Amino acid sequence: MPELAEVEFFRRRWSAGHGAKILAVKLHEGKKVFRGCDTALLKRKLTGAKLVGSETKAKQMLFHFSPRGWLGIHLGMSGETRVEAPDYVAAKHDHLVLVQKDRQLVFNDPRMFGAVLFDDGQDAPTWWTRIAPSILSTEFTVEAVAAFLKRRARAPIKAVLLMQERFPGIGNWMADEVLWRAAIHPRQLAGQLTPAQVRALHRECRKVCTLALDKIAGRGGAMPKDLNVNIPKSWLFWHRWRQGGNDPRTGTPLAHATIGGRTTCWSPARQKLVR
DNA sequence: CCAATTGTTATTTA
DNA sequence: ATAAATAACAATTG
Repeated sequence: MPELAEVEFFRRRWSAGHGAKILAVKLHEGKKVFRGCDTALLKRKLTGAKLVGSETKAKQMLFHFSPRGWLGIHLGMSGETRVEAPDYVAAKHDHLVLVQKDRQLVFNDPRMFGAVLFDDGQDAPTWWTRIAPSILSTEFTVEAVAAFLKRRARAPIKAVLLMQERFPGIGNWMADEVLWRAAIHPRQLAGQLTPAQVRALHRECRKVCTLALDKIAGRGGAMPKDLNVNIPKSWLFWHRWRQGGNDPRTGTPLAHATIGGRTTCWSPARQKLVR
């Protein structure tokens, strides 16, 4: 499920536990989500530590502990975080639980495409610092996008938008939302975009990220009750999932196909192949 | 039983 | 050798 703004939503859930000590750590040893993680070290260092802060980058979350400890969580396809009462009993797919006095912080992931990482160094670990700079940072320029599209010239633009090294945080539905807003056909080859299309793509990437963070994660305001309750009906988001949906702007039928290996939805009336 | 799933990575193909 | 396409991962739901 989780892309950029959803990841921020799930990070914010756990911020209920900021400033509180971890009394115990419960985890499902040997499960796939702990590949590449020293679970013994995680347990030893986090037990008795205090959760002091957290942040998100792309599709990843980082939780910082005092006196030491960096906990990284990637939600994969089906992961989520929850806050449960102190007497909650962990369920089947609750792979990591941080027990605090007044609550339990739960990481749940049925499909286990997600990942948990831990590092106890002084500085943030490289698996965190090497994540590409945000689409909303000053480093995400039209020139950088144009150069990247040139290097991926023979791939459909839909596939290119899913590449995290240049479009960190963009996932399947956000990619479709960006292309729909920019009026670009998902099958158009990256090297075939006109300069105007590249500018539109850059602009809509930033716009969709900004709007999604506001609507989904409630950035700068109150935390939404649920993930999608504030997403406007005018977005492609609400119309893309089922066959038979219509473009909310034109009322014309939407099309579906597998592009770049992923289910893709677009509006043929507005998104046409150029050249 | 069959097909689908908002992600990533290893492997295969071109 | 490089880049694009595909398979694989695991579990559940319709």
